[in-house]
Order: sequence, then structure tokens, then C-alpha cells
Amino acid sequence: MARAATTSDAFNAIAEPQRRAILSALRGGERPVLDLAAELRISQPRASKHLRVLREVGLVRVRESGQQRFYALEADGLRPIHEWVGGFEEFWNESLDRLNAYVQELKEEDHR
Amino acid sequence: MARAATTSDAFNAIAEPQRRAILSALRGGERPVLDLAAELRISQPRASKHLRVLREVGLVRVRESGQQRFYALEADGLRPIHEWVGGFEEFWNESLDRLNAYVQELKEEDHR
DNA sequence: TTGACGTATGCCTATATCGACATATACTGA
DNA sequence: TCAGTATATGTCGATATAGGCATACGTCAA
Repeated sequence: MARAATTSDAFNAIAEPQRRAILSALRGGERPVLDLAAELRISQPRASKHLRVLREVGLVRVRESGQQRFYALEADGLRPIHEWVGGFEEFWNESLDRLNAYVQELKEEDHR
Repeated sequence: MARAATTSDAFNAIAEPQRRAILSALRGGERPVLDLAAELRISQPRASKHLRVLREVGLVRVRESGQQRFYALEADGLRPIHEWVGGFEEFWNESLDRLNAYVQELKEEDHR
């Protein structure tokens, strides 16, 4: 065996920074491919490939209109991730020690 | 250029199912390596390597005790992910259509 | 019908793991 | 000192992308 397939679920889909950027860009509404490619400053083929991955894991949907394809968020797919991560919420460290350490850091940065 | 480095942030760290399993297992408290390897049914070297990745991105910390190393959750590292994903919360689809479809699914499962 | 435009895909190269194994390192007790 | 236990690491083989480029495909306007 070797490296496991990665493009098969939402966890892997959002592991790619540019794919996260695409999802963020789609928060403003559906967008055609070239539009997204331009905003992310990547080639059109690269955009299409990332969009394909996102589509396959159900994070975006497509609407065809003439020669354009408008991609839109399908945010429900992010929900399982939010829930999984949220399961660790009770372990987030909120102690005063931490807070103090943080404040110290800020101070030291100030003095540089 | 080629495939981007993946082991460098929390998003990538949790893209690996076994690493997610390790984090879940650590919710019960710190555990030595062999213990985790046994629970996940993976080899000790594999466990050590996954733990190294998790440590490098700040999702676990180690406490040395004799010849054992106890790994513990450092859940703060998951927080940025929770926040990023939470940013899409407003787009989650809660329409009645959806809910109805879900109820239908449940009914159909019942009739099988 | 033809040419331009918007997208999707196939091919190729470089690289990053995953997993298995063997082995090095470190600590412990006899 | 020495064997035994718990971990970490290096190496090797297989495989999965990311990116770039060329190109196929479908739509539209002239």
C-alpha cells in the first residue's frame, strides 16, 4: 500500500489552501470559473481541477448558463467538519496561565 | 513545482483519518505511544510518525516519563479550523425542503 | 459554417507522503 | 554490564496529487 487517496472527503478538500480560498470567494455568491481563477491568480485549468474536487465532495454545485459554469457554495458539506472539530471545544485552553503568557508575549514584542 | 507540503498546518494534519482517530483517542487523557498504536491497530513506527506530525503543528504535546512518552491533546490548535469552518455557518442549508427530504429518508429506511 | 470564448481534461514531471521494515536511541531493572 | 522495553528515525517502494501546457468540447455570435 501507499499514500491514501486524499481527494475523497471534505477534510482533504479543505486541506488545500487554494480550495479554501475558492470556498471563501464563493461566499459572495456564485461565480464563473475564469472569474475565480483571476481572483486567486491561478490558471483556468487549475481552477477547474480544484472545483472538480470540491464538487466531488459536495462542497460546491454548478449551474450551467451558456458557455459559463457558475459555481456556488454547498456549505452543508462543511458541517460534519465543524461538528467534529467542535467536539474538542471543551478542551480548548482558556486558563489564566495561558492568558498571562499571551500578555507577556505581547509586551515583549512591544519592547523589540 | 509539484505537490505542496501538507504536513505543515492543522488543516492538513487532520486530513488524515488515523490522525483524527489519535486526537479522538486522546480525549480520554494522555497516552503512551504503544497504547495508541494498539488501539488504532497500527504499527508503532506509524503511530510515532503521526504523532510527530501532530506535534509539529501543535495539536499534541509530549511528557516524558522514564522510557515512555505520554502524548496529550493540545486542542487549541483546532480552534482556527473551527473558526474558519464556522465562518460558513450562515450558509448551511436549513430549509424546510431539506428537512422534509431528510424525514422522507428516515421513513424509507424504516420500511426496508 | 466559422471563429472566439469559457471550461474541462489528458499528459508529464516533481514531490510528498503512507506503510512496512530494520535499526538506532534511551531508560530500566537484574 | 546486559538484556528488555518504549520510541524515534532512516530507507525503500507505491501512489497520489499540484502545476504547467496543449487540446478537446460546447456555446454563441456574425
